[in-house]
Amino acid sequence: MNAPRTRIQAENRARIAAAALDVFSAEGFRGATVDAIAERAGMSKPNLLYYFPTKDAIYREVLERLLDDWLAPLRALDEAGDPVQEIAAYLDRKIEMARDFPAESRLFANEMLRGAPNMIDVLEGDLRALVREKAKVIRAWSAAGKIAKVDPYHLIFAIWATTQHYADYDVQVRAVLGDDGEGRFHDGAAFLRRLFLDGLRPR
Amino acid sequence: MNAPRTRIQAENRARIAAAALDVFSAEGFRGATVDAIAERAGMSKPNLLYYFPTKDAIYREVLERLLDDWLAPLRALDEAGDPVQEIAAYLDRKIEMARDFPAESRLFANEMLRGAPNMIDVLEGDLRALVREKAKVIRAWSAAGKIAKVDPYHLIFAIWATTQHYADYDVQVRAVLGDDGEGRFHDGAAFLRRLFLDGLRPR
Amino acid sequence: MNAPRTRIQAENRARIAAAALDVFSAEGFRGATVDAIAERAGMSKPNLLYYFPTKDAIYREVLERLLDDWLAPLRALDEAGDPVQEIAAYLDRKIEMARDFPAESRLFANEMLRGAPNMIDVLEGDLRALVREKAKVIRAWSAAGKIAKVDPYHLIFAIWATTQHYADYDVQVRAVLGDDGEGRFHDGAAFLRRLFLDGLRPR
Amino acid sequence: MNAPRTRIQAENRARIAAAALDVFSAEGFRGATVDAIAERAGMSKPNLLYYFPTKDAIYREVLERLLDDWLAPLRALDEAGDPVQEIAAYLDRKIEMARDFPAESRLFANEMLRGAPNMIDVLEGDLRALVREKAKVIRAWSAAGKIAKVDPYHLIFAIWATTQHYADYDVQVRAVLGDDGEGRFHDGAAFLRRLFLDGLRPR
DNA sequence: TATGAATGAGAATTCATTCAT
DNA sequence: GATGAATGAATTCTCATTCAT
Repeated sequence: MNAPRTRIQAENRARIAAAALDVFSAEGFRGATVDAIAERAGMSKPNLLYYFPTKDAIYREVLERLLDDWLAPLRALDEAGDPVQEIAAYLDRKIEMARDFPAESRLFANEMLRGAPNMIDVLEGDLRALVREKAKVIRAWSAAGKIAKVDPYHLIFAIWATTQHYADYDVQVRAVLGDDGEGRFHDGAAFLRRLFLDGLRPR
Repeated sequence: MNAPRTRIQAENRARIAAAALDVFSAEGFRGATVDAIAERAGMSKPNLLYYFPTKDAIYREVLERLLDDWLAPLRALDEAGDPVQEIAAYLDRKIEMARDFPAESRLFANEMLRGAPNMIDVLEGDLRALVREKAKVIRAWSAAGKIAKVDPYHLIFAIWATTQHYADYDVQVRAVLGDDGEGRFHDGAAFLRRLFLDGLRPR
Repeated sequence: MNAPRTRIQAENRARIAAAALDVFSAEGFRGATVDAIAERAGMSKPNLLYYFPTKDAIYREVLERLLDDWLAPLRALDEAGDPVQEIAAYLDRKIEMARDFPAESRLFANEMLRGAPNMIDVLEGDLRALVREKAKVIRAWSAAGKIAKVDPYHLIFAIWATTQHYADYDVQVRAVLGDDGEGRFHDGAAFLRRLFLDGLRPR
Repeated sequence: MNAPRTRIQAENRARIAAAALDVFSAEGFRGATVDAIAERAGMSKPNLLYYFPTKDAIYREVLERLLDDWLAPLRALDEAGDPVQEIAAYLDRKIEMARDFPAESRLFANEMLRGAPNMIDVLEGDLRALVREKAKVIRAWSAAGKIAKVDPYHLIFAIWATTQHYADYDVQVRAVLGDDGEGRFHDGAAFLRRLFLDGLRPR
């Protein structure tokens, strides 16, 4: 059933994946129950297991669906663009994702915290290759004097960390700020642009 | 038994808390089993439950023990110090914690991802108050022209995010860099100092 | 549907019964799954259940188809023949069945081990009558001095037991002999002829 | 827990094994449920699983306990004894076991029918070696003219088959004979002694 | 006839917690 | 304090059977 044959199959698999994303990201892998996923997907548990043979298979499907969208912002970093603009745009896109797709971010964080048992191959494969490629771009920008000479790997980590924080630590952010509607994303984005471009030292 | 009467009680409670920290941070709350904690603590399950009545109680104890150390670096931010030095030092202390106490960081991250069911009071109470106090300090530094005029809350979030990333996303960091001994902490610290103080735009 | 109306029905019922025989005899009634039978029969599970309403019905059909062939060798025991020849021939036919239709033998054995819930009527009816009839034949042979005076019932049991052993305990026979191609059936037949006719005591 | 430490453990493991023997031999491995075993053992299912981690482990324990007793009659076949007496005695012991321990025999038969997934090693190891040793004894008896020259392996198979038949096919034996109290074991033993020693051909 | 989809009733484990000593 | 023994409440997964087309 890896390749859904019918429309109903495709739809139900998508419904299950969406439900599972919510449940897994909120409860972690072990905390999530097939029951909870089935209920949220609006189907019976055996029917859900008709589409995916095990809880683990559901989890892997969710990760797989996640991956492309997850890496899209980094892929979009364009060597030909203006470096400062590009980095600002990358920050913006990542903040938007934290705001619009927090479950995805939290699921990913959960997987990382557990040591990435289901993603280690991707991390050491595609992700590593992609980061290496983009690091080269950043290094070229540095060499051309378009941006400061900084370690491109740790720059990418910092962008990931600061933006995903607004999804992963949302509860803390809201507690510290006092609930503020959605202003935190806008303010965070503005701050990050400022931080990454100019730093704190007065010029 | 909240106030341990004997030395042996205090010791055993500490041993349990240490074991529980490891297990909870690696597996999440639901993924952790009392059995696993007991084994790691080197005692029988019923004996462990003699010291803490429930799994939940163990978890709360671990969080409680965590808290003081966890907030110490921010508490140490000294209004009287040189702002640039203070921020650099804060970054350094947090990176050191990520290196030396990654389990603590991951446990905290797990709790945040779940929506902080056991810490929400602290977040909205002590933590919020502490951040507000330090935000005032930062704002004063800005006003005095010692550092740029930035949103102090989001600055603190950025420091937390970037430093804790080296603990919480350790597996990803190592996968992307290729295993590198412990160099990543040193390089990360250097990068972050640079980023936070000067930003990327060439001067 | 007990009397299949069309050729396709008859064919499919036969295909199902053949597949079910294999599966039931290898796994036992409870160990067999409708899924496994359907797969081996090359049809979908609902389609299979269109031909037989329940798993139980399939099982009973298999037993029924089995029965005639199963009793044929005993039926063939001919009062008019030479007693020694007849018994030797019966042994041979049964050994041939063990070699050529081991699944049938094992299915039957399985049913006996469970207490024959689906065959008890046949056992106490047709089988008992048939055995009684043949016992009379044997007794007549004994009375005529053509064979020794032995209990005819237990003689029949012994013939069944020794011959079916080569099907039911095939794995043990092969393990003890070391795999030997098909020689075991030939050697077994020769031995049994010798045993039943002359016994072990030297003459 | 492979080596029971306490008396209670030893007792409960024995109780479970006894209950499991009954259930497995009546229902087969798949047909047996842990629930049924637990109930028959007079304990709760989780408690049973405290002593044996899985259904499979219970099954293997039962087989292991079975084995020694199961092979004892063959082991007792004494080269130094009178061959005819020895074989007669072996038949008697095996018939007694069929009468007194039918569950053991049926469990063994079930395992054989499934292809001996859990005993194949024993069959090809200890059992094969034991049979080879006893085959040598029998061959020596033949060579000395004490018994007829027959294939000793198939002789042993025949002894197993005929005697175990009274346990494994008990339901059929009783159906054919009409229920007869326990006479069938006595009559069967007498018949088998006669058959194996003298055969059917009149002298 | 045939099959994709759906489900209720199990069945094997797991696990936090309690009991008894 | 400490531990072997026991258990109720899940939780994952299986499977015979039914539904809808």
